Amino acid sequence: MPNLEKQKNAAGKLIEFGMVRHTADEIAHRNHTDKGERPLRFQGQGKILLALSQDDGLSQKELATRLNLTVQSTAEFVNKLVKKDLVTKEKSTTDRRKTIIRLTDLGRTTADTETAKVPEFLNALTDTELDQFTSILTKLNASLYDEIDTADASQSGKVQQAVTDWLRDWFL
Amino acid sequence: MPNLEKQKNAAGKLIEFGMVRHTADEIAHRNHTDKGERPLRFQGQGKILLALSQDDGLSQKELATRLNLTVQSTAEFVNKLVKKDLVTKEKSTTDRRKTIIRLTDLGRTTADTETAKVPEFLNALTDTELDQFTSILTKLNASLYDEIDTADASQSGKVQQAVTDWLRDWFL
DNA sequence: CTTTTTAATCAGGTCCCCCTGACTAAAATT
DNA sequence: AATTTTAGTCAGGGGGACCTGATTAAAAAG
Repeated sequence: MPNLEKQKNAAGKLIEFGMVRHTADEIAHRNHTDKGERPLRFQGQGKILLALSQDDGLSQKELATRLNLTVQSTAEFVNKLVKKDLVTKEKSTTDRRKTIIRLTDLGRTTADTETAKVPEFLNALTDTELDQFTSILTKLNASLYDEIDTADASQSGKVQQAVTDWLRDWFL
Repeated sequence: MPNLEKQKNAAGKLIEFGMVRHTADEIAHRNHTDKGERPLRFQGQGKILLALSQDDGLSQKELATRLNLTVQSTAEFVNKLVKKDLVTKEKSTTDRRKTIIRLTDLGRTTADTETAKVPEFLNALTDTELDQFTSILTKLNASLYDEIDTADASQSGKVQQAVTDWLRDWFL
């Protein structure tokens, strides 16, 4: 049975980390007011970008299924991304009902820099701490995957598979 | 100079942590479909709640200034919170232009449980790991505070003060 | 060669975050 | 007393994440 006090401390720091990181992001975005430069996280348009950068050239339907979205929502997000020149739409030649979505160069770059960037604050850690941090996060992630599978056994492992796939490139 | 490989590993795990945590939250919310039960993070209405739980009885103007919002946005969020019975509005007796915003009991509870809950996934860590995690996060937070102060020297230390104040209760 | 299924689209809606502009009521100044 | 500043309000708008319902075009099946 882990020490409750220690858990509480860690939890507090984690919350703090979330808050401070959020405000840091906010300030960073306030400064270089690059017009369209938005966060794009793991929702909506961002989700689509992520999925494509892991598996380009999907149809809208496939995207929708994979991301647990309705086709209409998917269409909306895709259209918004097209307007921003991050993806392209083209009719499939083999099945002309389908619309194939592909990342543009800009889209790929965006998706990559969105995630595949070592945050500066990691410079504050020594090698030993980095190792500790990595191993701790590995444990936490495993625990979360468990939680997800327990809550939604229907697609057990699917989430983990998706995330792992997506992260694979990034580690090479 | 820290090992780049190790940094990259840690960064990857951190990103993964973010993603998995997000989907875990999503699923958790999907399950108990308690109607009004929304996330309420560090934006909009959530921000207001946080600010109040740290310093109750502020005027709308003070809230707006403190949170870097326009008074109109602030009014909007406050009104929404009033509808949810999380805060109350009352005219100040000393200056009848001012509207004082106060947390209701429900509001305080909500603000607290919003943050002050030890996430289950921390159970996956041993005492030693918890200590390591805490000390690493402390370092990361410090680094982020630095980043914020550098980028926005105007209000140097203000963010940290606010966050620290807010977290104080939670640690006792 | 008709049904039926499938991939998309349009229309319209809900709720969230956040802003500008115009206007009122109450203090503070002059 | 007249003016200006201050705290709020209303109206309206832009974007974002999602959804349901109705309809069309193309492929698959009967």
